[in-house]
Parts: sequence; C-alpha cells; structure tokens
Amino acid sequence: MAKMKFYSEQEALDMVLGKSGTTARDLYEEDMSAFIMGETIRKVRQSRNLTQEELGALIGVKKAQISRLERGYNNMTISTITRVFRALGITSATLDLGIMGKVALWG
Amino acid sequence: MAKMKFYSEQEALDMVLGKSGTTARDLYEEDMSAFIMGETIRKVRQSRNLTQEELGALIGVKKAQISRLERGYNNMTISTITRVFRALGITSATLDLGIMGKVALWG
DNA sequence: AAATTAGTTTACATTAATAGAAACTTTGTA
DNA sequence: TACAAAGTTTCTATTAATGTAAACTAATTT
Repeated sequence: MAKMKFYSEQEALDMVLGKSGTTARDLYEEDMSAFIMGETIRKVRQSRNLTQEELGALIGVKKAQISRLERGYNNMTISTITRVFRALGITSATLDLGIMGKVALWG
Repeated sequence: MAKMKFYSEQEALDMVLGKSGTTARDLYEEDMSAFIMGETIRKVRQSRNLTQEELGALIGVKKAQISRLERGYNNMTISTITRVFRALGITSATLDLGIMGKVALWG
C-alpha cells in the first residue's frame, strides 16, 4: 500500500469546501451551526423529560415549530434561542464561533 | 421624609413591565439584548481600530448595515453574529440569557 | 471655516425566520 | 396487530432580518 497522509477535519474541509470565507464553506458552516444548535435544544429538552408539544406550550408555539428548530431548518435569531433556552432553565450559552460552532450551556 | 424602600433593577422591571413571560417584558428584554449585542460589536470593532466601512468590507456588507447592527435595530441571526465576531477575531461568545442578556467574548 | 471622513437614517427590495394547520411517518404501548 | 403518542414534513401566510443606495448628520482634520 502506498504511503498514507492523514488530515484533520479542518484540513479536509479546507480542501473539499474551501477555506473559511468562501461561499461554499460558509454555507456549510451555517448549516452545521444550525444543526448543532438544534441538537443541543433536543438534548436539553429530553433531559428535562419534555415532549416537543410541552416545550412548545412553555413558549407559546406548536410542536411543528419545535421540530423545525431541533432539525436545524433555520438560522435562529437570538430571540428564539433565548426563549427556548430560558424555558428549558438555561441561563447562559457559549457559542463556539470557531470552525464548527459548538454550543455549551449553563443553568 | 417618609420611609424609603429600595428595589433591585429586576424588582423594578417586574413592577413596571411585568414579569418575564409577559408580552411587554419580553419585548423589552429582546430590545435590550439587541442593544447589548450591538454595543458589544461596536466596542470590539473600535478596539481593533476599524471603521464600520472596514468591518463591513471584511464580511461583504456596506457600512449602513454595520451601523444598524451596532444600534440594535434587529434581532440578529446566529449566522450574522458569527460572521461579525469572526471577522473581529472573536472565537467564542457567551450569551447571558438571564434577565438582561449580557455578552462575554473570547479570542 | 471648509473639506473630508465616519456614522446614521430613510426608502426600498429580497430573502428567510417564525408560525400554524393538517397530513404524514415513526415510535412506543396495550 | 392495532392504537396512541410523538415527531416530521408540506403547504401557506406574515413578519422581520439582511442588504443597498442615497441623502443626511456628526465628528475630524487640514
């Protein structure tokens, strides 16, 4: 077998999608950050033993809307994030703005 | 003089605008959080000795748009916050979701 | 003071976030 | 398996975020 070279996730993304700042890469980053935000909401909601319908009731929206937020279908506004997290008893959130936007929560 | 009673900012807001969850209070909180986010962008931009036009050029928008973001005229999306903060060399941001949404930055 | 630079605001267009209703799929349970 | 509960998706509507151009005001600098 020929020699193999290993790449970090970022090196690979730089090669496949282009570096940060290029259109394709930025769209990808945005999708990822929406996805991670949604996953985060879902995990916290489940840890609180709430259904999407119950969480929706806490902030005054229907379960379909919660589903969409959790699935990363949109690029949430601060106001939406704040309302959801507050309803879940979260008091602060750290967004990792580096390549891949992770979210950490407190409260 | 009659006896005085002192109130915390939150007690006063609870009395004047209603508690968190009421429409008037939530609108106020949203305004405040947009305002604070804008002030934060402005402070960091100035610390980097950039004009609004220069910051705009870094992310591909005109100075009028930066002005509006800094003045808190809109409820920014995660994508907008991410692009602005990245251009300013910020790698993560903690949003205080408690009453009054402060923002702390790293990077 | 005049000119330049920086920031703001208005008017306007486009796109996307928010949202519900309803039909659908998936998952869990009697 | 049949039923119910939970979650998803499509369709549709409304509002608001993003953005520019251009005219304006405010602050600097020469």
